[in-house]
Amino acid sequence: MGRAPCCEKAHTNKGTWTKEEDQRLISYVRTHGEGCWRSLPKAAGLLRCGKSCRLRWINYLRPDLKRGNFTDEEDELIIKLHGSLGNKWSAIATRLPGRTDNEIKNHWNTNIKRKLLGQGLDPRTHRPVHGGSQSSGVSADDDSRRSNLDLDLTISLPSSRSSETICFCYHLGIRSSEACSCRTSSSMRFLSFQHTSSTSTSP
DNA sequence: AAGCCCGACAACCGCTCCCTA
DNA sequence: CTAGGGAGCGGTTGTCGGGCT
Repeated sequence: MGRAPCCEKAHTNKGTWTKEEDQRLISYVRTHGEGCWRSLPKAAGLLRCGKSCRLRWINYLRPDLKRGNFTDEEDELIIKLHGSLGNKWSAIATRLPGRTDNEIKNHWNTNIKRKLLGQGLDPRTHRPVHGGSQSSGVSADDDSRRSNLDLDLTISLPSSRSSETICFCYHLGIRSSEACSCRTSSSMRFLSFQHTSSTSTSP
């Protein structure tokens, strides 16, 4: 038993937005503000799904959007943020004013990924693609797991001051998440979170 | 000129999160 | 405490335009 669909698909348009639809959406949001996306299409006279309206507004129609190519500085920042946040596109987007998560995601998949691969770096782990495992005789699976472990170790606890802990969840902006075990923290649990976090991004 | 290929980007889909009753 | 629903997120697909053969 699934949940009810977000909109009545039989009576909604799909595909590329027309200028008229854009205008309707813009003028509605200008007068009523963002929010209540589910009821917006009907109120604005649009034959669109609420989710589609929200996406169109956020990714394309918002007045504060910065259109155009990404600068090298932005690329650098995205790579840096992706290194610490992973595929949290919305979190990355909050650090790049005028850019949307969708835009950044597309840019990552089409440009930056290739750029990193060209530099011999794994876009997922930001580590060299050939880590020298060929001669070790271990399986690719083992190597992949070990590479995740390596990644965890790079952000592990400070070696000193046993009673103090640095909460990465706080730094990553997910402190309220259940994944953050600081409330019950022992160092083992903390590390456990890091491990599952990194392995869950594996394909 | 026509057809094909590929990159870029817009949009959709399904899932999760989070708030509220 | 729990269930339901809206909003948000990330992965994936679709479409379009430009370059190449």
